[in-house]
Amino acid sequence: MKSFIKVMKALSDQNRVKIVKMLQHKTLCVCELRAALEISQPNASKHLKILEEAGLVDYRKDGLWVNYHLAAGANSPYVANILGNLKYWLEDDPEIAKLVEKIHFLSREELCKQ
Amino acid sequence: MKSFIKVMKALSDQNRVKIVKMLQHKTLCVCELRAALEISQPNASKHLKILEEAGLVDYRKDGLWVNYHLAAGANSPYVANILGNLKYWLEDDPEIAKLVEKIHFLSREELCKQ
DNA sequence: TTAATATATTACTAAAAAAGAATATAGTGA
DNA sequence: TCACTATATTCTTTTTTAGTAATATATTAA
Repeated sequence: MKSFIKVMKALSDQNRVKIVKMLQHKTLCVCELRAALEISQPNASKHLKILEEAGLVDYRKDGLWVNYHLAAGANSPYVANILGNLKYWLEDDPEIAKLVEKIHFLSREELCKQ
Repeated sequence: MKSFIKVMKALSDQNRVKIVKMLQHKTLCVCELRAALEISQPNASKHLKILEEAGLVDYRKDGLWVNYHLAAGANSPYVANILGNLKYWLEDDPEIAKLVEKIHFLSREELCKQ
């Protein structure tokens, strides 16, 4: 039950749901997510950690950058199922639509000068 | 997004997940749920309200008793889907198995003398 | 109408989670 | 090695949520 609740908790926050929805479209680094959501860098890092610990996202390091992407959910039926459904869910949410629009114009080079 | 997060939040608590799993097997009144979970009556009522507001459960009054049952989820794709999956999820959780066992021996008449 | 009882609500306390500020870590290039 | 920078972590404050105690509501039966 613990791992199920971890997934539910991870998806109980607007910013984290938004992160998942953005990662459906594109692998993104912390500073891109931070910029899109207009939140602080530590805050973004913390949300990503919660998502990662729930098994919803994973990352790959590339030099200084850490690129986050959706997890496959291979070892959690909850994750696999819910990530699968989230491809269709919330597609018509205006806030999310706006964000998804936004990420296509983000340029890491411009954004990531803290 | 709000209604999605409401569902996630409602399922972010052990007692509420247990309630859902019990209601899969049987319609139950507040005092039966209270007794099975070994929590206070107001506490049980509050959890039920959160589940109800998320659209996960519904109730029917029968005299003094209020019988709770799983919702159909007709007006929420999240609810319909997750309740559907929860029929299979967490079936092998020992705590839940024990509770499900328990509810078949609960007798409302015995339990509901506060 | 009064007593009894199942449930709901309110007010309060305690615990958990989110956010911010400051600092640490780890790659990179000079 | 040293400065630079993207990210992570820690510490603290604020907000939210869970739990408890007391009380209110509503239904039934006498």
